[in-house]
Amino acid sequence: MQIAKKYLSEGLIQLTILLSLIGVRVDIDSYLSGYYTPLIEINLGPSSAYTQTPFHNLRDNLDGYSVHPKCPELDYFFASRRLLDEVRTLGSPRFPTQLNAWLVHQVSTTDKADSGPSTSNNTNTNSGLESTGDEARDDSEHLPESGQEVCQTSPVLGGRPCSTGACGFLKEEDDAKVKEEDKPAPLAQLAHSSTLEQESLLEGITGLSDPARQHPPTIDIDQHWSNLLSLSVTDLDDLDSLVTERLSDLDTDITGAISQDVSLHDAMVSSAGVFGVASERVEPRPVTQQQRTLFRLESTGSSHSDASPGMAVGLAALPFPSVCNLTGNVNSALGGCLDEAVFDQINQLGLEGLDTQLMGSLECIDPQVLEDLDSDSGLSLESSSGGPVSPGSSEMSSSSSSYCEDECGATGYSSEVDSVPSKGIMDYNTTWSPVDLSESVWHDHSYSSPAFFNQPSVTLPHKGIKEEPLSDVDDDGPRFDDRELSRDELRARSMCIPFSVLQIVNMPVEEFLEVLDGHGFSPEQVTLLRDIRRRGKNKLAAQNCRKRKLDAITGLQEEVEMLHAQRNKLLREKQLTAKTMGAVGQQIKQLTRDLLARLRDDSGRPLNPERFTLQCGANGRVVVQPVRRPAVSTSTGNKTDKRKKEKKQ
DNA sequence: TATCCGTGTCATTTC
DNA sequence: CGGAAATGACACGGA
Repeated sequence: MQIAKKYLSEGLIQLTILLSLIGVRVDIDSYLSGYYTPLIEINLGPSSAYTQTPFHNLRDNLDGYSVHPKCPELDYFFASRRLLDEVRTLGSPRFPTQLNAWLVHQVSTTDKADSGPSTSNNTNTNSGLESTGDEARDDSEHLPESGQEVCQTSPVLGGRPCSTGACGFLKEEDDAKVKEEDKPAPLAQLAHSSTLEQESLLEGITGLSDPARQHPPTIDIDQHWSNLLSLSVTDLDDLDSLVTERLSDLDTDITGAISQDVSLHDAMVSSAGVFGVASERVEPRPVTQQQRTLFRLESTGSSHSDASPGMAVGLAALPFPSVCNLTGNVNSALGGCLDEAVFDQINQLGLEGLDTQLMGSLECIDPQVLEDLDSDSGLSLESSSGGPVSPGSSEMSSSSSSYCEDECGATGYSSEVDSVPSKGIMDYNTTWSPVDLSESVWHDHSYSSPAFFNQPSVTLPHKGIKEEPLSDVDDDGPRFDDRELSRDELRARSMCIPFSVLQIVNMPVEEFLEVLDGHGFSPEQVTLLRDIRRRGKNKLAAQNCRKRKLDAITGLQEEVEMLHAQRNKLLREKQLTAKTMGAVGQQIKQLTRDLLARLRDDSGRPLNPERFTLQCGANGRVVVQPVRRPAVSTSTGNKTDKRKKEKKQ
C-alpha cells in the first residue's frame, strides 16, 4: 500500500506539473503532504513492518558469523543497519527529481549555457549508475541488471513509462557510460553530484521563471495563450476539451524532448545511482565478513588436510624415546617446517604411557621455583608466553622464533595464523578421540583462539631438548620454561597431572570425564582439572567476547559515519526541494495570473486574478472558480456572532 | 605517579 | 541437571 500511495502521489504530481504549463493552479501543499506522509509512516511509524522485522537473522547473514544475541550493542548496531537499509530503500525524494528533470529539459533547449552543470553531472551520475550496477550484481533481488535498472527506476521516480523511448535511450547511454568508467564514485562525490544536479535543475526553474531566459519557449507558450485567450468566459465549458488537447500536445512534446535530453537521464539515474553507491559503501562490510568467513572455513579445512598433523600422528605413534631422538634431527632437517612446539606436543603424547618418566621428572622441579611462579601472577607468564590475543603480542611472539610462529595466533585476528595452529588441533585430536575436534570442541571458528594449541604441554623431561637449540639461537630472551608455564600449568605440574592445560581444555567432555574417572585422580586433582578446564574455556570465551565487542564497536562507528553522511545529504536535498517547490509555486501563480488576466467575463472585462482561480478536477477538467477567501467565512462568523449577540440582547 | 589498555579470572546468566 | 558459552566486573601488569 505504501508503494501504491507513493506511485499515486507521484502521478498526481506529474499531472500537476503538466497542468502548471498551461497555468492551471494546483494546491501543491496537499500533494506534498500526501506524498510525504507514507514516508513518515515508513520511517517513524511504530507499527511499521520494518520495526517488527526479526533481524536476528541478519546477524548471521550480514556479519558472516553468529553473534551472541545478548549483546545490546549489537542490537543497536543491527537496528541502525536496518534503519539505514530502510533509508536506502526509500531512495531520494522522487518528486523534485522528476520535476527537475523536465525543467532541465526546458533549460537545455532554451539556454545551453545553463546546461553546464547538468553536463558536468554526467560523470558523477555515471559513477552512480555504475555503482548501482555493481549493487545490482551484488544484490540481484533489488536490481537485477543495470540496463533494466534504469527502466525500473523510471517508474519509481515518476511513473513515466519506458515505452516513450526515453528508456531505450537511457539504457544505451547507460551502457556506454558504464564502459567508460569502472570505478564507483565515492559517496561524497555522489552526494555532491546529487546536489549539483538539483542546483542545476533549480537553475532551470529560475531560468524558466526569468522572462529574459524563457524567451524562446514563451513564444510557443504565447501561441497556446493566444488560443486560450480567444475564448471568452462563456466558452469556459469548452475549456476542458481544449486543456485535454493541450495536455496531449505537451505530453508528446515532453516525451520527445526527454528522449533526446541527457539532463533528464542524469536526473533520473542519479538519484538511484547515489543511493546505489550509498548502499554500496555498506555492502563491502558483509562481503568482507563473508570473505573472512570463507577464509576461516578454508583454514578449518586446511586443518584437516594439513600434512603436518599426519606427520604428527605418525610421530606420535612412535615410542617416546624415538620421538626424543627425532626431535633434534627432524627439527634441523625440516628447518622450521615443524616447529618445536609440535615436537613438544608429540612428546606430550608419549607421556601418557610413560608416567614413570614423567613422575621422575616432576620430582625434579624445584619447589621454590613453583612457589615463585605461583606467587607471581599468571598473567605475566601467560602474556609473555605469547598467549593470547592482542595483535601486538602476536607480532612480538611471531618475531622471536619458530616456536612462536605457532603462538602468534590471536583469536580470529589473523586468518593467516588461523590455519597454522591446526596442527595442534590434529595432534590432540589423534590423542584423545577419533571424533573430529574441530566440530566437537572448536565449533566456534570465528573466535577460536589458537593460544591453547600452542601452550606447551608438560614436557619437563624434554626441557633440555627444547631449550638446547633455542639457547643457541636466542640467548638474550627469557627462558621458555619461564615464559611458557602458566599458573595452571604449574599447578597441574605440582599436582602431578600428566596433561597439559591445552589438553585439559580442549578434550571433549566425554573424554574429560573418562580421564577424571579412569586415572585414579585424587579429589584435589579432579578439582584442579575441572578448574583448569573451566578457566581455560572461560579465557577463550573472554577473548572471543572482547573481539566481538570490538567488532561491534567498529561496526557501529562505521554505521554512525555513514548515517551522518546520509543525513547531511538528505538535509541538502531537503533544502533544494524546498527551494524548488517555492519556485514552482511562484511559476504556477504567475501562469494562473496570466491566464486569468487574459480571460474575459460576460461583460468583456478581464477576470480579476485575485478573485478567481483555476481548479483542476480529477477528470482533467479545468474550471474557473471564484476564490473562497477565509475572510468571507470569518465575516460570516462575525455575522453569526453578531446575531447571537443580538439574540442575547 | 596517574592513566589506559590488554589480559586473566570469577560470578552469574542463558542456552 | 550439568556443561558450555557469554558477559560484566574486578584485578593485575605493562606501556
